[in-house]
Amino acid sequence: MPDARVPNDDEVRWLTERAVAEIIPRDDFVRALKSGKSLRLKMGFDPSAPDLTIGHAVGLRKLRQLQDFGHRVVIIVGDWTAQIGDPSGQSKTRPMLTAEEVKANAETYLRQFFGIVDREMTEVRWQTEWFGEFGLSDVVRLAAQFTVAQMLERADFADRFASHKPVGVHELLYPMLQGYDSVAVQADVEFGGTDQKFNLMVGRELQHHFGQPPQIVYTVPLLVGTDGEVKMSKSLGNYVAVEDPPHEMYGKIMSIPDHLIADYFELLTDLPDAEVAEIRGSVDQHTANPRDAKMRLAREIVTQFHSLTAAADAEEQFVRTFSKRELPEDITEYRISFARTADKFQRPVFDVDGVKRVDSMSLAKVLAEVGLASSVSEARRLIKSGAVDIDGDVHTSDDFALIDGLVFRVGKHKFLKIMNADG
RNA sequence: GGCGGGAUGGCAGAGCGGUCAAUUGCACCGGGCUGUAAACUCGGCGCCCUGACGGGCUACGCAGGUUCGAAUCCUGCUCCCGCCA
Repeated sequence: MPDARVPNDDEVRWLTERAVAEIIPRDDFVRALKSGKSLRLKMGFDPSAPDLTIGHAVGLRKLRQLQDFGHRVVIIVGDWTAQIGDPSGQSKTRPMLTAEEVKANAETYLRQFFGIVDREMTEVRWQTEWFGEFGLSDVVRLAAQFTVAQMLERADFADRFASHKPVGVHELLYPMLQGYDSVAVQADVEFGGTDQKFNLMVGRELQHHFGQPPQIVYTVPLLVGTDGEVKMSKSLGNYVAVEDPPHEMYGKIMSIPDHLIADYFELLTDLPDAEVAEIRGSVDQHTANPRDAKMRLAREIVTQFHSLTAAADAEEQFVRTFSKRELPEDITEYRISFARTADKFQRPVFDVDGVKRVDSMSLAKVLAEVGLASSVSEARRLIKSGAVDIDGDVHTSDDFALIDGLVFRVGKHKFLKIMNADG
């Protein structure tokens, strides 16, 4: 068993308090850190929703910090539990994934995962390794370790049960399977968000049953999404993906409500506790413009997931586009064949001083065509409400001329430069 | 196995024979004000045709039926929930 570096008191505090919700039992964890033994840090994921958000990053950053001390991460690909779907979400039935989809999803996940976690210090394991061998008797024996009452201790099950929403019997299996993973990989510590506490505790219980020392449960706070209301999640659309491009990441951070600023600093950056407290105070007491703290936060986060230059660039674009209301520097170009489009709408293409143009076009149809509106009806509404801007002028009629190099702006965020794809 | 209740737009939840593309709230989109914050305010929120007025199509679990006309009534089916066994 390789050794780990023993943290000093400050480091222990950092590892056990900053961005940590709960460590059960805490004393055991501190003792383990001080033992100098390299710990096996388990974390699992379902290969069903491959976009990692900065919400996931809270826990991953913790894993990374511990790796830097010489501890090893064991990441488990939940190819079996994915078939059940973690019941902690809504009771949506998940589509069964094919083996190929699972593999592709897992790869996508791991690529993002290793953007934060050190690959060299990580062991990747698939549930198939042990559940592939499982027979019905194994399942029965596993299930026999628990009672229905125990399972109903889980808040989610209890709530659904109480409010007469269906709870599938197979869903009760989810925590047990996840718990068994801990037995299979002999985990010393398991990581998860606070919503995982129940599942992680099940692992403890099972390990005990199988004669292993029970794992330490390490939970991190759930990051609230950009809406400031609920847990960040992809399905709710209130997320920032770790792979979001710099300017998008920057913009999304700028859109979070003020009361989240300090939390984000605390959970997603290494800014010292004292400074985080200072920011929290200044926001609460309105002693400084929260916008500035937020810009700093956005810069920090983009730097972390991209680079310092990307962050500076994103900030510049942000100020230009939103504070000054100018056009951003890099506008996505949309190449469209003028000849074909003109033909489709039965209009002639003119050539004025070498610039192609098609007159008397329906703006709504073109907006729908290039994807700036989801339908022609939607485009009509946008035009009528003054949301469409062409080359800097609000355009409220449907009639317009399609000209090579036009820049559309729809609402505040959507920009598109039209380029003629012919020739 | 028996009895009862229910399935409506992203969610919640009205509607119970025409005036329903469907009240309302939330969410969402756009305008204004801003710090792409909050609050506020105004407008929108199935698809298609139309400059507009207006028109057409598709929708209220699924399949049939009654009716001039159905989200609303009837029959069968599927699924969910509760109580009892």
